[in-house]
Amino acid sequence: MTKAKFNREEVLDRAIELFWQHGYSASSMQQVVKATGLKPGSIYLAFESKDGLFKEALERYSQKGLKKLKEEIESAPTPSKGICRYLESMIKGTLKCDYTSCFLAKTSLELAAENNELHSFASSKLDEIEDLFCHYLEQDYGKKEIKERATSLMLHIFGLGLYGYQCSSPAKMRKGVREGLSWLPWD
Amino acid sequence: MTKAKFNREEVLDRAIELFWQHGYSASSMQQVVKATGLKPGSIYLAFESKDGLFKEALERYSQKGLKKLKEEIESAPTPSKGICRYLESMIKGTLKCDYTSCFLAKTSLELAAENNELHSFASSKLDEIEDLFCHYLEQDYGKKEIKERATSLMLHIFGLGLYGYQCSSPAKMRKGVREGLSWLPWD
DNA sequence: ATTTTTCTTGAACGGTCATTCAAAAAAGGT
DNA sequence: ACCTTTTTTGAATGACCGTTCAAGAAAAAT
Repeated sequence: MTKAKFNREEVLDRAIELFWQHGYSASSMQQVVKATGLKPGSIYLAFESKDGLFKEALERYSQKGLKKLKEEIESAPTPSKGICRYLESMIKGTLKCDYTSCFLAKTSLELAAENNELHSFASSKLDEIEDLFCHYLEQDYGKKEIKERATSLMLHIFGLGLYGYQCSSPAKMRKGVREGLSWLPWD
Repeated sequence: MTKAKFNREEVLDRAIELFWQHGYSASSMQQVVKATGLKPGSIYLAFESKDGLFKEALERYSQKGLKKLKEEIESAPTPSKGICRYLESMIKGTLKCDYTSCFLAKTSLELAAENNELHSFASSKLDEIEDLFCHYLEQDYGKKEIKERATSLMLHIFGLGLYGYQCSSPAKMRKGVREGLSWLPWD
């Protein structure tokens, strides 16, 4: 009674959840086995190693994340209003689960000293996000100011991820974010 | 030829370095043994457990950090100018070592899902820093605006810790920070 | 229907993890 | 000088780590 070939994306989503929550080092392959229902052999055949699985989880997370960001911005009246909405949903999101921050950012921080492929991969994906912000800001602001504003946006997003663990008051975070990003069209 | 009673503070400084660099999970007690030169038994007699050692390392780090912050601010012409200097030294510091961020912030993020004593300890110390900012800002700004500005400061400090791994250009970070904290008396 | 290939199984591998402990050495009290 | 307490030593503990693999089941090819 063997199971049919498993659903790769479902498995990756479980892995994302586990790795995001506990980080790379504190997540064991035995926890992966439990969380996915797969046996070790199957995992290793499909993903080669813990690093392989982790990298593919990062990949899927960043793809989904970038897609969501693009959709949110492009469905808004203007790019900058879309960014406001995106930030607002980040603030609201800190209440719901206990592993906010961005999976990419958390990984980048955890593995910074290791300086391996996983770290540089997470880093490069974060750079992509900043580039994307630059691209969208170009539509609403002058060319001279967008670079530092994109950097400022990234600082706030990183900060929010960390601060969200600290502070359980969305209202407080909202005020802090609007203080620093006062050039955005908040309503 | 046995060594005399070891220097507790020196040992803690080595532990801070190790834990800060690699995080809680990725630092093994065997690495602590190597880094400190002590034998397992001595460490366990003095600190009880890995958690005990980690907590005392956090404690020492936060004491030193708060002291440095206070000194920097109080030696400046005004508190807000002291904060500028502090931020500038953070920005410069990201170049020097590969484990910037704040040890407290990194720990808080890593152990957020565990929700144990170590996490809440790191969290409470971070809250202390925000309170300290409030206290100093009161001397330079109106009561109405200081709370969100202190929050904004924390967001930037957290953001800097993460962004420092990403970005190797202090000039870029400086611009981003000044964009978000434009109310500070930058020169 | 039979062979070949692909996937699943779960026990087992050597290594490293945090921690312990009896024995030896040093320090402190008298 | 002697005895008591404290500290150091380093090998050993069982548990868990990431990973492997021979055996068996399912799917695909013939």
